[in-house]
Amino acid sequence: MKTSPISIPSTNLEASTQDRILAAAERLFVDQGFAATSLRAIAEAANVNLAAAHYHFGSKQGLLAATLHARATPVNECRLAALDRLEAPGAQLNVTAVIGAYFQPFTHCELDQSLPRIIGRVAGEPQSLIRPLLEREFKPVTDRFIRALQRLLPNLTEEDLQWRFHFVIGAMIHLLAHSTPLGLAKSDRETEIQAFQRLQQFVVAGLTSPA
Amino acid sequence: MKTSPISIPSTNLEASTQDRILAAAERLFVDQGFAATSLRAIAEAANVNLAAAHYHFGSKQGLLAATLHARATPVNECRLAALDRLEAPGAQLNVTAVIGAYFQPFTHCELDQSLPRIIGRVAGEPQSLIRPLLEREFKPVTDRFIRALQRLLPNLTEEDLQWRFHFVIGAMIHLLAHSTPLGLAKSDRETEIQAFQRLQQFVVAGLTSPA
DNA sequence: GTCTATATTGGGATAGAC
DNA sequence: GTCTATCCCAATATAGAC
Repeated sequence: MKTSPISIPSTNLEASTQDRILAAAERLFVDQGFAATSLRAIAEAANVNLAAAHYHFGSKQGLLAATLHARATPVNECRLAALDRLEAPGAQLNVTAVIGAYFQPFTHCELDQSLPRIIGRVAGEPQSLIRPLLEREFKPVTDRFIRALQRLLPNLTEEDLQWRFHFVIGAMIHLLAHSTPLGLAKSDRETEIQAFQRLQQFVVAGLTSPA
Repeated sequence: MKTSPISIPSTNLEASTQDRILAAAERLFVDQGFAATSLRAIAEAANVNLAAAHYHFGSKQGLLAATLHARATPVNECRLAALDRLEAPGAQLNVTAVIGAYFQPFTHCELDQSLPRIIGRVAGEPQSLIRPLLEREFKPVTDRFIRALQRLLPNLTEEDLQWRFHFVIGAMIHLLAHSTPLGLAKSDRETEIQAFQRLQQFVVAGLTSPA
Protein backbone atom coordinates (compact mmCIF):
# COMPACT_ATOMS: atom_id res chain seq x y z
CA MET A 1 0.00 0.00 0.00
CA LYS A 2 1.30 3.42 -0.90
CA THR A 3 1.91 5.99 1.79
CA SER A 4 2.76 8.75 -0.63
CA PRO A 5 1.41 12.30 -0.34
CA ILE A 6 -2.33 12.35 -0.03
CA SER A 7 -4.43 14.37 -2.39
CA ILE A 8 -7.84 12.92 -2.73
CA PRO A 9 -10.37 14.77 -4.84
CA SER A 10 -13.71 13.55 -3.58
CA THR A 11 -14.43 11.38 -6.59
CA ASN A 12 -11.54 11.34 -8.98
CA LEU A 13 -12.21 8.54 -11.41
CA GLU A 14 -8.68 8.70 -12.73
CA ALA A 15 -7.08 7.98 -9.36
CA SER A 16 -5.89 4.51 -8.58
CA THR A 17 -8.28 1.97 -7.19
CA GLN A 18 -6.70 2.13 -3.76
CA ASP A 19 -6.92 5.89 -3.60
CA ARG A 20 -10.53 5.90 -4.71
CA ILE A 21 -11.37 3.38 -2.00
CA LEU A 22 -9.50 5.39 0.60
CA ALA A 23 -11.24 8.59 -0.39
CA ALA A 24 -14.68 7.04 -0.34
CA ALA A 25 -14.04 5.25 2.92
CA GLU A 26 -12.86 8.40 4.59
CA ARG A 27 -15.87 10.36 3.48
CA LEU A 28 -18.34 7.73 4.62
CA PHE A 29 -16.57 7.03 7.89
CA VAL A 30 -16.66 10.72 8.66
CA ASP A 31 -20.32 11.05 7.76
CA GLN A 32 -21.71 7.89 9.29
CA GLY A 33 -19.10 6.44 11.59
CA PHE A 34 -17.18 3.22 11.22
CA ALA A 35 -19.71 0.61 12.30
CA ALA A 36 -22.56 2.18 10.38
CA THR A 37 -20.62 2.21 7.11
CA SER A 38 -20.62 -0.92 4.97
CA LEU A 39 -17.87 -1.99 2.64
CA ARG A 40 -20.53 -2.29 -0.01
CA ALA A 41 -21.39 1.39 0.31
CA ILE A 42 -17.73 2.29 0.13
CA ALA A 43 -17.15 0.18 -2.94
CA GLU A 44 -20.14 1.70 -4.66
CA ALA A 45 -19.09 5.25 -3.83
CA ALA A 46 -15.60 4.52 -5.12
CA ASN A 47 -16.86 2.89 -8.30
CA VAL A 48 -14.99 -0.20 -7.36
CA ASN A 49 -15.89 -3.81 -6.93
CA LEU A 50 -16.54 -5.01 -3.44
CA ALA A 51 -13.84 -7.65 -3.62
CA ALA A 52 -11.24 -5.04 -4.50
CA ALA A 53 -11.59 -3.48 -1.09
CA HIS A 54 -10.77 -6.77 0.54
CA TYR A 55 -7.95 -7.41 -1.84
CA HIS A 56 -6.24 -4.12 -1.09
CA PHE A 57 -6.96 -3.68 2.58
CA GLY A 58 -7.71 -7.13 3.90
CA SER A 59 -10.64 -6.17 6.05
CA LYS A 60 -12.86 -3.32 7.07
CA GLN A 61 -10.61 -2.65 10.04
CA GLY A 62 -7.59 -2.64 7.79
CA LEU A 63 -9.28 -0.06 5.63
CA LEU A 64 -9.96 2.11 8.64
CA ALA A 65 -6.36 1.86 9.74
CA ALA A 66 -5.18 2.79 6.27
CA THR A 67 -7.56 5.73 6.12
CA LEU A 68 -6.37 7.05 9.43
CA HIS A 69 -2.74 6.47 8.63
CA ALA A 70 -3.04 8.28 5.33
CA ARG A 71 -4.20 11.37 7.19
CA ALA A 72 -2.09 11.06 10.28
CA THR A 73 1.21 10.92 8.45
CA PRO A 74 1.09 14.38 6.87
CA VAL A 75 -0.50 15.81 10.01
CA ASN A 76 2.42 14.56 12.07
CA GLU A 77 4.93 15.81 9.56
CA CYS A 78 3.34 19.23 9.48
CA ARG A 79 3.32 19.45 13.25
CA LEU A 80 6.89 18.33 13.66
CA ALA A 81 8.16 20.66 10.97
CA ALA A 82 6.47 23.57 12.70
CA LEU A 83 7.86 22.58 16.08
CA ASP A 84 11.34 22.17 14.62
CA ARG A 85 11.15 25.68 13.27
CA LEU A 86 10.19 26.94 16.71
CA GLU A 87 12.99 25.16 18.45
CA ALA A 88 15.60 26.44 16.05
CA PRO A 89 17.94 28.95 17.66
CA GLY A 90 16.60 32.48 17.62
CA ALA A 91 12.94 31.59 17.16
CA GLN A 92 10.13 32.84 19.39
CA LEU A 93 9.47 29.85 21.62
CA ASN A 94 6.39 30.30 23.82
CA VAL A 95 3.18 28.48 24.66
CA THR A 96 1.13 30.25 22.02
CA ALA A 97 3.64 29.34 19.35
CA VAL A 98 3.76 25.69 20.41
CA ILE A 99 0.00 25.37 20.31
CA GLY A 100 0.03 27.15 16.98
CA ALA A 101 2.39 24.49 15.71
CA TYR A 102 0.10 21.77 17.00
CA PHE A 103 -2.86 23.27 15.15
CA GLN A 104 -0.80 23.98 12.06
CA PRO A 105 -2.25 21.07 10.04
CA PHE A 106 -5.68 22.66 10.30
CA THR A 107 -4.70 26.24 9.68
CA HIS A 108 -1.61 26.62 7.53
CA CYS A 109 -0.42 23.38 5.95
CA GLU A 110 -2.57 22.87 2.90
CA LEU A 111 -3.10 19.18 3.38
CA ASP A 112 -6.62 19.11 2.09
CA GLN A 113 -9.59 21.38 2.37
CA SER A 114 -11.56 19.85 5.14
CA LEU A 115 -10.90 16.20 5.55
CA PRO A 116 -8.59 15.84 8.52
CA ARG A 117 -12.04 15.54 10.00
CA ILE A 118 -11.40 11.84 9.95
CA ILE A 119 -9.39 12.52 13.08
CA GLY A 120 -12.27 14.16 14.85
CA ARG A 121 -14.64 11.50 13.76
CA VAL A 122 -12.49 8.53 14.57
CA ALA A 123 -11.59 9.84 18.01
CA GLY A 124 -15.25 9.52 18.91
CA GLU A 125 -15.41 5.84 18.13
CA PRO A 126 -15.53 3.29 20.94
CA GLN A 127 -12.23 2.94 22.71
CA SER A 128 -11.76 -0.77 22.21
CA LEU A 129 -11.62 -0.44 18.46
CA ILE A 130 -9.74 2.71 17.88
CA ARG A 131 -7.59 3.51 20.84
CA PRO A 132 -4.56 1.47 19.74
CA LEU A 133 -4.67 3.03 16.31
CA LEU A 134 -4.82 6.54 17.69
CA GLU A 135 -2.02 5.87 20.09
CA ARG A 136 0.27 4.51 17.43
CA GLU A 137 -0.45 7.32 15.02
CA PHE A 138 -0.40 10.31 17.28
CA LYS A 139 1.14 9.62 20.65
CA PRO A 140 4.83 10.05 19.74
CA VAL A 141 4.31 13.48 18.25
CA THR A 142 1.90 14.57 20.95
CA ASP A 143 4.44 13.55 23.57
CA ARG A 144 7.04 15.73 21.94
CA PHE A 145 4.69 18.68 22.19
CA ILE A 146 4.00 17.97 25.83
CA ARG A 147 7.72 17.91 26.54
CA ALA A 148 8.16 21.21 24.74
CA LEU A 149 5.38 22.71 26.86
CA GLN A 150 6.89 21.28 29.99
CA ARG A 151 10.01 23.33 29.48
CA LEU A 152 7.89 26.44 29.02
CA LEU A 153 5.70 25.78 32.05
CA PRO A 154 8.09 24.51 34.69
CA ASN A 155 5.70 25.32 37.51
CA LEU A 156 3.34 22.57 36.36
CA THR A 157 3.87 18.96 37.30
CA GLU A 158 3.91 16.40 34.53
CA GLU A 159 0.48 15.22 35.67
CA ASP A 160 -0.90 18.75 35.55
CA LEU A 161 0.31 19.16 32.05
CA GLN A 162 -0.98 15.83 30.83
CA TRP A 163 -4.42 16.67 32.10
CA ARG A 164 -4.36 20.11 30.56
CA PHE A 165 -3.23 18.79 27.23
CA HIS A 166 -6.00 16.23 27.46
CA PHE A 167 -8.44 19.13 27.57
CA VAL A 168 -6.71 20.80 24.64
CA ILE A 169 -7.16 17.67 22.59
CA GLY A 170 -10.79 17.37 23.66
CA ALA A 171 -11.64 20.86 22.54
CA MET A 172 -9.72 20.35 19.29
CA ILE A 173 -11.45 17.05 18.54
CA HIS A 174 -14.79 18.63 19.18
CA LEU A 175 -13.99 21.46 16.82
CA LEU A 176 -12.88 19.02 14.14
CA ALA A 177 -15.97 16.89 14.57
CA HIS A 178 -18.52 19.70 14.90
CA SER A 179 -16.96 22.60 13.16
CA THR A 180 -19.40 25.09 14.59
CA PRO A 181 -21.38 25.67 17.80
CA LEU A 182 -25.03 24.69 17.83
CA GLY A 183 -26.37 28.16 17.28
CA LEU A 184 -24.10 29.32 14.46
CA ALA A 185 -24.29 28.81 10.73
CA LYS A 186 -22.06 26.47 8.79
CA SER A 187 -18.53 27.59 8.27
CA ASP A 188 -16.29 28.10 5.27
CA ARG A 189 -12.54 27.75 5.18
CA GLU A 190 -12.05 31.30 6.36
CA THR A 191 -14.10 31.06 9.54
CA GLU A 192 -12.60 27.65 10.15
CA ILE A 193 -9.17 29.15 10.48
CA GLN A 194 -10.58 31.83 12.72
CA ALA A 195 -12.17 29.14 14.83
CA PHE A 196 -8.78 27.59 15.40
CA GLN A 197 -7.40 30.97 16.35
CA ARG A 198 -10.18 31.31 18.88
CA LEU A 199 -9.39 27.85 20.13
CA GLN A 200 -5.72 28.70 20.36
CA GLN A 201 -6.38 31.68 22.57
CA PHE A 202 -8.75 29.66 24.73
CA VAL A 203 -6.41 26.77 25.39
CA VAL A 204 -3.33 28.92 25.87
CA ALA A 205 -5.18 30.70 28.66
CA GLY A 206 -6.09 27.34 30.15
CA LEU A 207 -2.58 25.96 29.86
CA THR A 208 -0.90 28.97 31.39
CA SER A 209 -3.31 29.41 34.26
CA PRO A 210 -1.52 29.15 37.62
CA ALA A 211 -0.86 25.74 39.14
CA MET B 1 -42.42 4.72 29.64
CA LYS B 2 -41.44 5.94 33.06
CA THR B 3 -39.27 9.00 33.46
CA SER B 4 -38.90 8.60 37.18
CA PRO B 5 -35.57 8.97 39.00
CA ILE B 6 -32.88 6.83 37.52
CA SER B 7 -31.04 4.32 39.62
CA ILE B 8 -29.80 1.49 37.53
CA PRO B 9 -27.59 -1.11 39.18
CA SER B 10 -25.68 -2.66 36.33
CA THR B 11 -27.66 -5.90 36.33
CA ASN B 12 -30.51 -5.77 38.76
CA LEU B 13 -32.68 -8.74 38.00
CA GLU B 14 -35.47 -7.39 40.16
CA ALA B 15 -35.83 -4.19 38.18
CA SER B 16 -38.61 -3.89 35.66
CA THR B 17 -38.06 -5.14 32.16
CA GLN B 18 -37.85 -1.63 30.77
CA ASP B 19 -35.28 -0.55 33.28
CA ARG B 20 -33.17 -3.62 32.68
CA ILE B 21 -33.24 -2.94 28.96
CA LEU B 22 -32.35 0.69 29.50
CA ALA B 23 -29.46 -0.19 31.76
CA ALA B 24 -28.06 -2.79 29.41
CA ALA B 25 -28.51 -0.56 26.39
CA GLU B 26 -26.71 2.29 28.06
CA ARG B 27 -23.79 0.14 29.07
CA LEU B 28 -23.38 -1.37 25.62
CA PHE B 29 -23.89 1.90 23.78
CA VAL B 30 -21.20 3.44 25.92
CA ASP B 31 -18.81 0.56 25.39
CA GLN B 32 -19.33 -0.12 21.73
CA GLY B 33 -21.23 2.78 20.22
CA PHE B 34 -24.72 2.81 18.81
CA ALA B 35 -24.28 1.24 15.40
CA ALA B 36 -22.02 -1.51 16.68
CA THR B 37 -24.46 -2.60 19.36
CA SER B 38 -27.20 -5.02 18.41
CA LEU B 39 -30.59 -5.28 20.04
CA ARG B 40 -29.82 -8.94 20.49
CA ALA B 41 -26.81 -8.18 22.62
CA ILE B 42 -28.84 -5.72 24.66
CA ALA B 43 -31.66 -8.20 25.19
CA GLU B 44 -29.22 -10.88 26.22
CA ALA B 45 -27.40 -8.61 28.65
CA ALA B 46 -30.71 -7.54 30.15
CA ASN B 47 -32.00 -11.10 30.45
CA VAL B 48 -34.93 -10.13 28.31
CA ASN B 49 -36.44 -11.44 25.17
CA LEU B 50 -35.53 -9.69 21.97
CA ALA B 51 -39.13 -8.86 21.15
CA ALA B 52 -39.56 -7.10 24.48
CA ALA B 53 -37.13 -4.41 23.42
CA HIS B 54 -39.22 -3.66 20.41
CA TYR B 55 -42.42 -3.79 22.39
CA HIS B 56 -41.23 -1.21 24.89
CA PHE B 57 -39.17 1.11 22.75
CA GLY B 58 -40.41 0.59 19.22
CA SER B 59 -37.02 0.57 17.55
CA LYS B 60 -33.33 0.72 18.19
CA GLN B 61 -33.39 4.47 17.68
CA GLY B 62 -36.25 4.75 20.12
CA LEU B 63 -34.20 2.89 22.66
CA LEU B 64 -31.29 5.24 22.17
CA ALA B 65 -33.53 8.25 22.61
CA ALA B 66 -34.97 6.77 25.78
CA THR B 67 -31.53 5.98 27.12
CA LEU B 68 -30.32 9.48 26.50
CA HIS B 69 -33.45 11.06 27.86
CA ALA B 70 -33.26 9.01 31.02
CA ARG B 71 -29.83 10.47 31.71
CA ALA B 72 -30.38 13.96 30.38
CA THR B 73 -33.36 14.71 32.55
CA PRO B 74 -31.63 14.45 35.94
CA VAL B 75 -28.51 16.10 34.51
CA ASN B 76 -30.56 19.09 33.43
CA GLU B 77 -32.38 19.25 36.74
CA CYS B 78 -29.13 19.12 38.66
CA ARG B 79 -27.61 21.87 36.57
CA LEU B 80 -30.60 24.15 36.81
CA ALA B 81 -30.96 23.67 40.53
CA ALA B 82 -27.31 24.62 40.98
CA LEU B 83 -27.67 27.67 38.76
CA ASP B 84 -30.82 28.73 40.58
CA ARG B 85 -28.94 28.59 43.86
CA LEU B 86 -26.23 30.78 42.35
CA GLU B 87 -28.65 33.35 41.06
CA ALA B 88 -30.47 33.67 44.35
CA PRO B 89 -29.85 37.00 46.04
CA GLY B 90 -26.72 37.06 48.14
CA ALA B 91 -24.97 34.15 46.44
CA GLN B 92 -21.46 34.30 44.98
CA LEU B 93 -22.10 34.65 41.27
CA ASN B 94 -18.96 34.39 39.18
CA VAL B 95 -17.62 32.44 36.21
CA THR B 96 -16.05 29.71 38.31
CA ALA B 97 -19.30 29.14 40.15
CA VAL B 98 -21.34 29.00 36.95
CA ILE B 99 -19.02 26.42 35.42
CA GLY B 100 -19.11 24.54 38.69
CA ALA B 101 -22.88 24.41 38.38
CA TYR B 102 -22.59 23.13 34.84
CA PHE B 103 -20.30 20.32 35.94
CA GLN B 104 -22.33 19.61 39.05
CA PRO B 105 -23.95 16.44 37.63
CA PHE B 106 -20.51 14.87 37.38
CA THR B 107 -19.11 16.04 40.67
CA HIS B 108 -21.74 16.59 43.35
CA CYS B 109 -25.18 15.33 42.40
CA GLU B 110 -25.15 11.62 43.09
CA LEU B 111 -26.97 10.61 39.97
CA ASP B 112 -25.08 7.42 39.44
CA GLN B 113 -21.48 6.40 39.83
CA SER B 114 -20.13 6.70 36.36
CA LEU B 115 -22.75 6.38 33.75
CA PRO B 116 -23.52 9.88 32.54
CA ARG B 117 -20.83 8.69 30.19
CA ILE B 118 -23.66 8.01 27.79
CA ILE B 119 -23.48 11.73 27.12
CA GLY B 120 -19.84 11.62 26.20
CA ARG B 121 -20.31 8.57 24.09
CA VAL B 122 -23.38 9.70 22.26
CA ALA B 123 -21.90 13.08 21.44
CA GLY B 124 -19.32 11.30 19.35
CA GLU B 125 -21.85 9.61 17.14
CA PRO B 126 -22.41 10.82 13.59
CA GLN B 127 -24.24 14.11 13.46
CA SER B 128 -27.10 12.98 11.28
CA LEU B 129 -28.25 10.50 13.87
CA ILE B 130 -27.75 12.25 17.11
CA ARG B 131 -27.70 15.97 16.65
CA PRO B 132 -31.45 16.49 16.95
CA LEU B 133 -31.57 14.40 20.11
CA LEU B 134 -28.73 16.30 21.74
CA GLU B 135 -30.23 19.62 20.82
CA ARG B 136 -33.61 18.77 22.24
CA GLU B 137 -32.19 17.36 25.43
CA PHE B 138 -29.48 19.86 26.27
CA LYS B 139 -29.79 23.08 24.31
CA PRO B 140 -32.31 24.90 26.49
CA VAL B 141 -30.32 24.43 29.66
CA THR B 142 -27.00 25.14 27.97
CA ASP B 143 -28.42 28.36 26.59
CA ARG B 144 -29.37 29.47 30.07
CA PHE B 145 -25.81 28.95 31.18
CA ILE B 146 -24.48 30.93 28.26
CA ARG B 147 -26.79 33.80 29.14
CA ALA B 148 -25.63 33.69 32.72
CA LEU B 149 -22.02 33.86 31.55
CA GLN B 150 -22.83 36.69 29.20
CA ARG B 151 -23.82 38.87 32.10
CA LEU B 152 -20.56 38.03 33.85
CA LEU B 153 -18.39 38.61 30.78
CA PRO B 154 -19.87 41.70 29.16
CA ASN B 155 -16.70 42.42 27.20
CA LEU B 156 -17.27 39.32 25.07
CA THR B 157 -19.59 39.36 22.10
CA GLU B 158 -22.27 36.69 21.93
CA GLU B 159 -20.30 35.00 19.16
CA ASP B 160 -17.14 34.99 21.26
CA LEU B 161 -18.98 33.36 24.09
CA GLN B 162 -20.68 30.75 21.95
CA TRP B 163 -17.34 29.69 20.56
CA ARG B 164 -15.74 29.56 23.94
CA PHE B 165 -18.56 27.54 25.39
CA HIS B 166 -18.24 25.23 22.41
CA PHE B 167 -14.69 24.54 23.55
CA VAL B 168 -15.85 24.01 27.12
CA ILE B 169 -18.29 21.39 25.94
CA GLY B 170 -15.64 19.75 23.77
CA ALA B 171 -13.22 19.36 26.64
CA MET B 172 -16.01 18.11 28.89
CA ILE B 173 -17.23 15.56 26.35
CA HIS B 174 -13.72 14.30 25.90
CA LEU B 175 -13.31 13.89 29.63
CA LEU B 176 -16.60 12.02 29.87
CA ALA B 177 -15.72 9.78 26.96
CA HIS B 178 -12.07 9.13 27.84
CA SER B 179 -11.91 9.68 31.54
CA THR B 180 -8.13 9.82 31.58
CA PRO B 181 -5.26 11.03 29.36
CA LEU B 182 -3.42 8.44 27.31
CA GLY B 183 -0.48 8.10 29.64
CA LEU B 184 -2.29 7.89 32.96
CA ALA B 185 -3.82 4.95 34.78
CA LYS B 186 -7.51 4.36 35.07
CA SER B 187 -9.38 6.55 37.46
CA ASP B 188 -11.65 5.95 40.41
CA ARG B 189 -14.44 8.18 41.59
CA GLU B 190 -12.07 10.33 43.61
CA THR B 191 -9.69 11.22 40.82
CA GLU B 192 -12.68 11.68 38.56
CA ILE B 193 -13.94 14.54 40.67
CA GLN B 194 -10.44 15.97 40.75
CA ALA B 195 -10.33 15.74 36.98
CA PHE B 196 -13.42 17.89 36.76
CA GLN B 197 -11.85 20.37 39.11
CA ARG B 198 -8.84 20.51 36.84
CA LEU B 199 -11.14 20.97 33.91
CA GLN B 200 -13.00 23.72 35.70
CA GLN B 201 -9.84 25.70 36.29
CA PHE B 202 -8.76 25.17 32.70
CA VAL B 203 -11.95 26.36 31.07
CA VAL B 204 -12.48 29.27 33.45
CA ALA B 205 -9.09 30.57 32.40
CA GLY B 206 -10.10 30.12 28.77
CA LEU B 207 -13.47 31.79 29.22
CA THR B 208 -12.11 34.79 31.08
CA SER B 209 -9.16 35.43 28.82
CA PRO B 210 -9.32 38.90 27.27
CA ALA B 211 -11.39 39.48 24.15
C1' DG C 1 -46.70 -8.06 28.51
C1' DT C 2 -43.91 -11.89 27.28
C1' DC C 3 -42.56 -15.58 24.46
C1' DT C 4 -41.37 -18.51 19.79
C1' DA C 5 -40.74 -18.34 15.30
C1' DT C 6 -39.85 -16.19 11.18
C1' DA C 7 -39.78 -12.71 7.41
C1' DT C 8 -36.58 -9.91 5.23
C1' DT C 9 -32.58 -7.57 4.48
C1' DG C 10 -27.85 -6.63 4.61
C1' DG C 11 -23.40 -7.46 6.39
C1' DG C 12 -18.11 -9.21 5.88
C1' DA C 13 -15.49 -12.32 3.73
C1' DT C 14 -13.82 -15.65 0.15
C1' DA C 15 -13.39 -18.92 -3.97
C1' DG C 16 -12.24 -19.11 -8.39
C1' DA C 17 -12.61 -17.56 -13.34
C1' DC C 18 -10.37 -14.29 -16.17
C1' DG D 1 -5.43 -7.01 -9.99
C1' DT D 2 -10.23 -7.20 -11.03
C1' DC D 3 -14.56 -9.40 -11.62
C1' DT D 4 -18.95 -12.71 -10.52
C1' DA D 5 -21.05 -15.40 -7.55
C1' DT D 6 -21.78 -17.19 -3.25
C1' DC D 7 -21.17 -18.74 1.68
C1' DC D 8 -22.55 -17.83 6.04
C1' DC D 9 -24.04 -15.20 9.54
C1' DA D 10 -26.20 -11.30 11.95
C1' DA D 11 -29.25 -7.64 11.89
C1' DT D 12 -34.07 -5.22 12.66
C1' DA D 13 -38.50 -5.97 12.83
C1' DT D 14 -42.98 -8.28 13.15
C1' DA D 15 -46.72 -11.90 13.44
C1' DG D 16 -49.17 -14.49 16.34
C1' DA D 17 -49.62 -17.92 20.24
C1' DC D 18 -50.06 -17.70 25.18
